[in-house]
Amino acid sequence: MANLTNPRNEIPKAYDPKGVEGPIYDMWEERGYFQPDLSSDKQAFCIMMPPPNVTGELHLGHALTAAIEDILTRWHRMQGEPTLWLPGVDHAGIATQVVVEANLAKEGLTRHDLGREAFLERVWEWVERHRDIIDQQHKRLGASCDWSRERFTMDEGPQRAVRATFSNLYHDGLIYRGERIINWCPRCMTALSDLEVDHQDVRGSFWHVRYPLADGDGHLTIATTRPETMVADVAVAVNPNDERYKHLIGREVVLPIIGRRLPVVADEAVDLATGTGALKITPGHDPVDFKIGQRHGLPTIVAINLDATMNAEAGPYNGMDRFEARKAIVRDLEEQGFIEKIEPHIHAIGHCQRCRTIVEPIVSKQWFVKMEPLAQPALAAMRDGRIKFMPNHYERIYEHWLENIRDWCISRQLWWGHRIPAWYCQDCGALIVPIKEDPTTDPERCTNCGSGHLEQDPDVLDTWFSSGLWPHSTLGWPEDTEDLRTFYPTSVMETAYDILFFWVARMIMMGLYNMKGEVPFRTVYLHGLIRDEKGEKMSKSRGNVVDPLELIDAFGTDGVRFALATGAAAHGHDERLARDRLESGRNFANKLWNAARYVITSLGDEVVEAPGADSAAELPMEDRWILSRLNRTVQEVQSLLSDFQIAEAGKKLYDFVWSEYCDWYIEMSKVRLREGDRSPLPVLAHVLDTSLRLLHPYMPFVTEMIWQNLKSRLRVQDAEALIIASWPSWNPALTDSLAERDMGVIDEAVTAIRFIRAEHKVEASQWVSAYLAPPFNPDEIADFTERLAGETDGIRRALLEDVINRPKRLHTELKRLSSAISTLARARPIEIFESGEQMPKVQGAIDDIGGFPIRVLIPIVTNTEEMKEKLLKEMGELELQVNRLKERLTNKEFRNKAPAHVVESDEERLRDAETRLQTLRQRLAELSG
RNA sequence: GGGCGGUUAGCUCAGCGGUUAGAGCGCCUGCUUCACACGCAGGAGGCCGGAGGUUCAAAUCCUCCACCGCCCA
Repeated sequence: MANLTNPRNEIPKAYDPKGVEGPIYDMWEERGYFQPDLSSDKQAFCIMMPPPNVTGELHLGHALTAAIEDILTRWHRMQGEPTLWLPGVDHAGIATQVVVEANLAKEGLTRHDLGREAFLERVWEWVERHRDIIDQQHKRLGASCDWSRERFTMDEGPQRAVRATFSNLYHDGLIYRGERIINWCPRCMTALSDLEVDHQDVRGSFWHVRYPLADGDGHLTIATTRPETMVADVAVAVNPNDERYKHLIGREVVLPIIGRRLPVVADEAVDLATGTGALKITPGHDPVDFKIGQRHGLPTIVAINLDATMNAEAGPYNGMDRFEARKAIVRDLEEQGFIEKIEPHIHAIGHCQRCRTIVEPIVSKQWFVKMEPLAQPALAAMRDGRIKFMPNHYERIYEHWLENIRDWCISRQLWWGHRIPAWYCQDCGALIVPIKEDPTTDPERCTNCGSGHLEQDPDVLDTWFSSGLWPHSTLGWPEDTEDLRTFYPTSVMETAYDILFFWVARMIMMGLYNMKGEVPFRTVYLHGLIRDEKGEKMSKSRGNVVDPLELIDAFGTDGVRFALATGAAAHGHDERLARDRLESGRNFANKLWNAARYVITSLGDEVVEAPGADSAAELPMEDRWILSRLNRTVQEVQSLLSDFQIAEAGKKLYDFVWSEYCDWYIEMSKVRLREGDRSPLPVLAHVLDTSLRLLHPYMPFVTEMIWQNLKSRLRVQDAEALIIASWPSWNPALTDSLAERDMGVIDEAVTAIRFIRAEHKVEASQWVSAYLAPPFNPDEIADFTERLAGETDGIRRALLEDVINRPKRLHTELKRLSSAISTLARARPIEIFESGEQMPKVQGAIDDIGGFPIRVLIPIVTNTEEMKEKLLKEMGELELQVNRLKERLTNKEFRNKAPAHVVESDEERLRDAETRLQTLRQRLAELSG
């Protein structure tokens, strides 16, 4: 650590993250801080990192994920909990295969040229390289995840989990193989699940086509957006309640060009208002038609090949591409007079999520998971609160999706992925899936006929099948491991909202199923998407992806993390990348650095001890003030983090450190230190120490770096590194409301003098003299006893404080702090009086603050008329306020119904406003006289 | 078609029942003040999308409307 500790006086003026972050990360990692301490008996905390795709490199969304998860992880680790953040990578079936195939294409090769085994070797090479890149990126981000437990979805453990899950689901009747209509990507040449299809509105047409009646005159006009599929029509359907077509039900029409006779069937699913209200039925190429076909026992014709060309069923169009065929069919229909009209029509068309190719619905034999039985427990887990969502409106979205869930097509015609653990007997045709008790052993003989001629299904499983097992497969399931017992159910699942269905819902279903009803995580925390500066979603195809490492180079990891963690995306909304916020994050790191520089330099070699609650009572008011504010900040941050309000907690810390500690406490401490008073040092050091702890989860590097410099000056050293130092706890005894209130007056007094200086354009170097006095009014004291008599205890206490105790106390404080005020406001000499009455009557610029008369005399001529005008304006505003308050306070309803503290504070405000109004009147009189 | 968000200062966004609505950046005025110009001090700038309603009290809750965005069919 020696190389990280700068000798005193050599602390650089500006924080430079380069050269600091790497060594600190290595130190943490080498010392094993990222690994959970299993000896603790506290409740374990665990987050599973959403495994990034091995396809590529991390983008800003991953950086946000890492920032939030690291914040939660570090926060829990500092609280002494056995904390595990488990990193990993996903094999990303289609995406990875597409990328590797694209690379092969550059060499003029296809995967078929290589063959399955050689191709997979190429994929593995690629994977190893990218895993490393992704890991290095996470390290740059400061991720304190346990690398010794890192998992890849294709590792042996997760492989076993996939095999076991498949066997269990299959033998429980929840996985089946069957001919269904699925989404087919003709470019990727694989089946897709419903979720992997993006629906996009496309400008198309409604072709109104006449289907002649078979038994006589006339025709039935149908409207279609896909005329090329009519060659596979098997019926025409109308709504049974449609008066226009009732008489046609049960009759037949003739399919133009092809000449096939089609029955007219009645089905409720047909919408009367869409098109002509008559629907051509093509079960082979449309999901709605497929269902209608099933209901009516209609045959299925598939007329489009897997490569999107037409087959023999298409008759004259055999061999054409589907869109060529569309043109040809429309032309022929027009020529033969079957087209009634063509309407422009905008409709949603499915596109392959990976390659944007238009997806072809097609009937095909695939593997499916039966979802309904899995969805019910997943719904129950959310409804009975075992799983909570943040923000909670996602609960309804989750619910809606699960209630309308459809079976999941899990087979993919790819080579890269988990091979489907099903074998077909080449002799008797039997299907063999390994038994539950021994799911990982490949079968050698047919369980039906004993043949040794078995062939494994060539397909692989949907990537999300293995991702769905992530929270338990990574911990060792199906083995009963210590990690599984310690960390499952995990604590938080934190990810972007756009994979709620793909991943989160499936993890819940699979987790509940495999883990005997135990949820995979207790809280789902969904963050928003980061868009580019123009508000567009970032994507490789748009070319607007921002590399987080570039930002880190420019702003430092801490700056980037702070900006991300306090941004809108951290609490669930989409966010535009804003460079000024990154700058602000960087500046904050620098501010912290410099505050520390001041504190450490001031300390020198002195070793100090944090003031305890009992000794704090003896400290000067500004010390009690900052300790009270710090304490309140600890409380607020703890409460906000517990509620996953990460952005808000970060902002609170920013405000505390910058606007209170730096702007006021440090500035005031300078005056005492310069006068040779060393007493602020323990407070300075303690507040810095605590702030570093609170900020560590957000800005791990700069805080650790500073802390390593600070810790030798702390008498109590609870840890060798900040990352494992204890999290601050809140102590109610340190809250000091009086100090907070009184400090507000000092703040206002200084601000008032500065304001007057600026307003009268006093040169910065010039000093002004100032008179100050607390709001002590002898007239009030006179009838004070009388006033107290009729009041309740609460009011009596408040009046006693306001009229007697506080002015006395403030008088003392003002005297004691006069040199601080003098320095902060550049006012010298300063004279303090017991009351405004006692101030000398001299000409000058005057201001009063909140019932606290402070007079500033400046050595220039003032414009009396201008000042009168300003006074009158302010008096007008005050009168309005007084009237408003009076009105409210005389309202019986308000006094009866509003909570006591609201009424009390309004009364106080009224008193303040009236006092000030009176002071202003007096001053106006002085000016006029 | 169903659902979910959003609309607050010039820009990006907080606040989501209780003072005179906040921050960052930008803007204006002044500062090489012995931690920090990645800074300091002071300031300007908002009928909180529109219309009703509930309440002692409404950016905040309810209803309707407008516009923007997303998800699902």
